[in-house]
Amino acid sequence: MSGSTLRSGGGTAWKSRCVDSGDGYFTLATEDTGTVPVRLFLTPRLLEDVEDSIYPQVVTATRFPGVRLVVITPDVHHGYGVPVGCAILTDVDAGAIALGPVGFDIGCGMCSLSSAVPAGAATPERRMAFNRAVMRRVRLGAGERGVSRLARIDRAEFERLVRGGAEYYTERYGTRLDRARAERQRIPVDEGWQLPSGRADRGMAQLGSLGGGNHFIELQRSAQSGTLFVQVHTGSRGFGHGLAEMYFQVARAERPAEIQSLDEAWFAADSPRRADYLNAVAAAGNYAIINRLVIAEELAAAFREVFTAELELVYEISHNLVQREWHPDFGEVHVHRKGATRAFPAGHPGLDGTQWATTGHPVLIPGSNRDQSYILRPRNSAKSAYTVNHGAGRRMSRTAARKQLDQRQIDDEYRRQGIVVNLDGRVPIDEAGPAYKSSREVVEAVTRAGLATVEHELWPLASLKGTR
DNA sequence: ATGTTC
Repeated sequence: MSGSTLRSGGGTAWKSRCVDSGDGYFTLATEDTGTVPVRLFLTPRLLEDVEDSIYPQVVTATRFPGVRLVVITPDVHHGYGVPVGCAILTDVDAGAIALGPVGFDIGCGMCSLSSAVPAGAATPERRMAFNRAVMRRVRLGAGERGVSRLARIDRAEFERLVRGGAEYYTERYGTRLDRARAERQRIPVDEGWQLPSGRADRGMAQLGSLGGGNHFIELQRSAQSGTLFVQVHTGSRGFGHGLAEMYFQVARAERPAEIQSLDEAWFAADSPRRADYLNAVAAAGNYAIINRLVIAEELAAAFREVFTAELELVYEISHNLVQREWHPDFGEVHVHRKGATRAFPAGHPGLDGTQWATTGHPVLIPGSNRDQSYILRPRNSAKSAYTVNHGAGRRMSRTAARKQLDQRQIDDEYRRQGIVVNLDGRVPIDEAGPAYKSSREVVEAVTRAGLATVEHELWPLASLKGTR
């Protein structure tokens, strides 16, 4: 990794090296990427629009030891070390486990719920009432704590939760939700791995809280069924962040000359700490899944209060994890997904014994809070390493959005469209629609490549986001 | 993403 200089880095020259495969993606092979195949699932227009600064990040993605394939998703944008919107496959025996390609928010992901309520029931008054009912039950914003009973558990119970995952949570707390619709029932954590002391406290207090940034809750209308859906985007809060920080320090201590920041950090196959980090990812992944289920339960209660009807779980899935999977070209590999969603089609061994074995599992793709979100079904997704995008992707940095977008104009636009934002109608400006790419254009890149088909287009009716 | 620059 160290001393890796880019012989053709900088500028737009790299784009002319991208070769259309004719199968929905470009391949990129340069002196910098070496022998590692790189596939970019972009339309020509998305390729033209993408920031040049992702090129050195794609190169970084190819340079961890034992990388077999790098996949770039159509929502790609500049990230921490490697792009947000990529999958990196590494050899399970000889390959690295990298930290940047998982990110700080380990286990971050989506949960979608559906109802049989016709969307006409969501009058402007009820959209606001839904936001109010949710805000009594779920705290929004960085640093906020949970208000559900799960936020008042003791240390021993917290440890049982992060080891036992959705399975333990459901057995112990008896949620009405069908936990079989979570991507992972329990990500195994080795008995011998100790939960680092001092890393649990924040996580304990924050269970059931949403967080800030691009995390959100949304009431939606399905264009296909005409009924109301609710969607949540959240992760492992301070718990996963604390573990990511801690294991970055561990990785840096092993290779101080090479590793200065989390985006450069990785564990070699022979590092005794590689397994420790994988256990931390498992614990934070379990936490994030439980957090989404706890919030989903609160959303169902809020929905019941406002619409006197039930919400059912559609699916729950992460887009920031490293997991061991089977891939036809490589066998068993570690798949790092950073802002990228797993997409197993019918027949994948990872779905054996689940209700998705003959259909593939649903894939949850949020758009901005002005644009449609999607529920997709994986089809011919082996060529993208069973990976699709995780959202629309940013097209403006937060700083650029704050500088270029007019608060009043944005708020007026949402109001005209009937999208109720928080309680005051003030759209967090760096999260506003224009700061994101078109979700339709990004999803078209996925469907044209044959990776998945569209099952639901979900249009925002009410949006909740932390303001700090 | 984040006790939002330990």
